[in-house]
Amino acid sequence: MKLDKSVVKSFPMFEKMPDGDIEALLALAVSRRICPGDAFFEQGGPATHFYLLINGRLKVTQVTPDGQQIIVRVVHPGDLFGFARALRRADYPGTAIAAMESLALSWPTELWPQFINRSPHLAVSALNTIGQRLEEAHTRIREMSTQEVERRVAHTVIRLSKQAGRAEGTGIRIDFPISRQDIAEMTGTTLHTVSRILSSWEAIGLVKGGRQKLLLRDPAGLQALANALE
Amino acid sequence: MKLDKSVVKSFPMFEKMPDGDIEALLALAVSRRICPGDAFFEQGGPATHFYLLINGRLKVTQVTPDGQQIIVRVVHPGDLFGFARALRRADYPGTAIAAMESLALSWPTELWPQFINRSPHLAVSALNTIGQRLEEAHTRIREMSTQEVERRVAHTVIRLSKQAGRAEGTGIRIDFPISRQDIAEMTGTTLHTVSRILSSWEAIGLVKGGRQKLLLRDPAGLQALANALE
DNA sequence: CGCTGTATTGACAACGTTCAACGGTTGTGG
DNA sequence: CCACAACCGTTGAACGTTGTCAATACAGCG
Repeated sequence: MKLDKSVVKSFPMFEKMPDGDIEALLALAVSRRICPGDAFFEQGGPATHFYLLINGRLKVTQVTPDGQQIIVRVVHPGDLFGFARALRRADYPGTAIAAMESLALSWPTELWPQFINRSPHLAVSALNTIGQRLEEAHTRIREMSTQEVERRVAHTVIRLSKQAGRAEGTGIRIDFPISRQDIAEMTGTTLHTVSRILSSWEAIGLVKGGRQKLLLRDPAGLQALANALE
Repeated sequence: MKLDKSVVKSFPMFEKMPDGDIEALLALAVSRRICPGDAFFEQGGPATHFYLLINGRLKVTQVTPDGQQIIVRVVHPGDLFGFARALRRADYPGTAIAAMESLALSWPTELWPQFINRSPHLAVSALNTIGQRLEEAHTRIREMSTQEVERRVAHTVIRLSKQAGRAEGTGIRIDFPISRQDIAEMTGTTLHTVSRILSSWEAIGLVKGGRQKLLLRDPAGLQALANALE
């Protein structure tokens, strides 16, 4: 667990927490490692634990009654996940699937009150986190209501590059495996349309594609495309 | 203020609060009455106050940089509004416009901590409220991603009937003025399409329209339409 | 009584989905 | 090590839902 402590302390949410408190929290945590394609929890399952992602990358998905799937959000290292329901109901609203090998700490849901009482700052952080997610959801609703698919894809890709980008040459590499299908499920379209759009971007040098890979060669150009007012 | 006390106490969020605490809160509140079309606050304005709607009905809107508008949500009596940002930033994320004459209580943002400390139950309620909104937002994203316009409109209308419905004969009347444009902005489509859909529903006896009015003649039929699995 | 905002409706275009076929890559098991 | 299956991606063509453009009608209000 010693390794974890310094990692956890590097996350913004915990950086102002005294070492002693962090150790106390870690003492109660169970770490869990997951292979790509496996899930930390499944939609509709009992919400027994909440988690903190240490490393890796997760996709949180929901399926509709008729079997269609959407990606609700992507979880990055340092994010809490599976806790929205700690506040309300007994089951998970979505499924958390690992996009790559991932490691997370988990706590039983019953410890949530203790978790936020441990530090006022942490309580505020948790509130801010959920407020931020609400804002992100509204942004997505706004985009889906008003923008055509190509701009939505541009926004989504840029957002990913900011959250999970790694500099590579003059461009930015999306630093985890992501398929056209995934992007489609994030933007509310089909993998066919995404494929066509990325192909056309590649033709004019904006991006460089690949199997489950994406490199932004011209972030500024993409940004211009995303902001284009008509 | 005596009138307000019993009204406030009738809201679920306050029903378990001791009378003394409610009086203390009300003593700090300023009531504000607004005419249809006016706003309690505007998008981007400094978040100086948070509010509790006593009666009336509000539409919270956001406008995109290029001038398009969407309705983020509808505020009903008993709802807190304008407080999401009390937790995060200094400006309002949207504009709260009165759909009809409305009365709200307001408190300065600085009083928010005192407000939730007044009662643990209230703090939990506030958290649940914001969690619920996040869930609603995800529902909307899921619908916009996977469903065609007609089913989205059906879902939206049914939701409105549950939140703001009044029995009228065998049907349910939407109990505040709502235009086709409003419904369009809630579902991510155009008023033209909404008008066409409502006209076709009226032709088969599902609803009865009118200027800024809507009556559900056959809620069960609409529900069936909304649930239709292809 | 005219003005403004709301609603209806038709014609048309288009964006994006659906259907279909194919090519390439990865990983697995013989 | 190779063959094969499974998955991911690409592309073409046709269709359809829905947005856009446009004209008209109607209600409320000053």
